[in-house]
Amino acid sequence: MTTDRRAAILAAAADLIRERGIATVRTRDVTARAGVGIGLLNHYFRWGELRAQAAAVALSAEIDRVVPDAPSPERQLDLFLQSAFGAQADPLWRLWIEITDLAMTDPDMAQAAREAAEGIRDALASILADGADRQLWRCAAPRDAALRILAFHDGLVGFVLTGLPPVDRAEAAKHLERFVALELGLPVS
Amino acid sequence: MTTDRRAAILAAAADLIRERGIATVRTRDVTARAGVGIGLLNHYFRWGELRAQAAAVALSAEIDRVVPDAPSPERQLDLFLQSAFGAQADPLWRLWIEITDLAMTDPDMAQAAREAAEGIRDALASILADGADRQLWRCAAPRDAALRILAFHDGLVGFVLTGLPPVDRAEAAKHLERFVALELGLPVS
DNA sequence: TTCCTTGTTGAGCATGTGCTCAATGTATGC
DNA sequence: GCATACATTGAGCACATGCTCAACAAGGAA
Repeated sequence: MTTDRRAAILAAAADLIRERGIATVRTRDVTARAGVGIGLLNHYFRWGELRAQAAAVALSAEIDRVVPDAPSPERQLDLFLQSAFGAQADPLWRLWIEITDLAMTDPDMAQAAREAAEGIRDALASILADGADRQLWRCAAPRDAALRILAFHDGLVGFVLTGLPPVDRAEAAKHLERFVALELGLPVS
Repeated sequence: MTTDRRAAILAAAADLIRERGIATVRTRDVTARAGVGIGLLNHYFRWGELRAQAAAVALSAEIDRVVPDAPSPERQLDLFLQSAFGAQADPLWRLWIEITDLAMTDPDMAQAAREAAEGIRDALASILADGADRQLWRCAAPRDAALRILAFHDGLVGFVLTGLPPVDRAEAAKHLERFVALELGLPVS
């Protein structure tokens, strides 16, 4: 019983964050969703810690939803490029922007974000290394290349989501494809 | 007299935002700094509007401080690349991140940010076009190139400032230099 | 049954913050 | 000097929100 309600609170917080982002979710919203009293949330958590944990859960769920596993590195890279600027990926990147922003002042959030950031970078680096091994492309320093690709993507995604400056999704996708092609020594269209 | 106090309030808000960022500045902080009563701020402004205007003023001041004018496009590009990841530019980019983040939900901030974003892009595009005219480098589509360079820079700056993932400033600067060299058909070091 | 432990509740507290509005000050025209 | 209009003040309001704590419930041991 004891872990039931605790887990329910964490799950409710993660659900709400996926639906509405982090900023607008209150403790009362979470307890209402979880069907428990206000006091129980504060019995099991401090709000800052719960929020950070729930954001990590929500982010992980969004990543799973947007970037499903694929058999080959080629296919994985394709999936990444295709989903990079699709509207269905917006919640993921909005959440990521919110998390990194909060991480600048919130140590709990910073901790939760650090693992996710390393995970994403490692995942892409591993795809790049894998493809290089199989001679699908060239990539001497996969971790550096992954960092550059993610930086370029993050910058463009910020532009697309904020409209500062306004950038078309298709245009952004083409910029990224070209960037990746140059990184990997693939023919540029 | 009337515009004196109004301007003093706006200036005080901009100063505080430059010192402490947007999120922690309160109406009471601003009136205390400006040496006026709380009521006067609300007489002249709504807080949301004042905050957006003050953020725009602060951003403009930061840009002037970090990226001074230079005579030639070569020199201007050099200055941009040198200051791109220097610690002295941190307040500028922190402010920019905060502004774009708020712009996602705050229409006033979005308006203020739009002009700044266009201005920055135009400024860089103009440098790129200028240099291409003088045969210093090649750049067929200056506005597109400026967008890509700024996107890559924004992404890297986010990594450097948040540490998600952790990136060395010098490393980031090298990544950007190399990218710009590729964009402009300059020899890569 | 009685008692104790553990889980649970939610009214209320403490704090923070944008904004109001009646009161007061100050300048200007007559 | 007087009156009118405008500038200015700040105590206090209205609301939001994380968290406390006295009270209650439920299950098991004696």
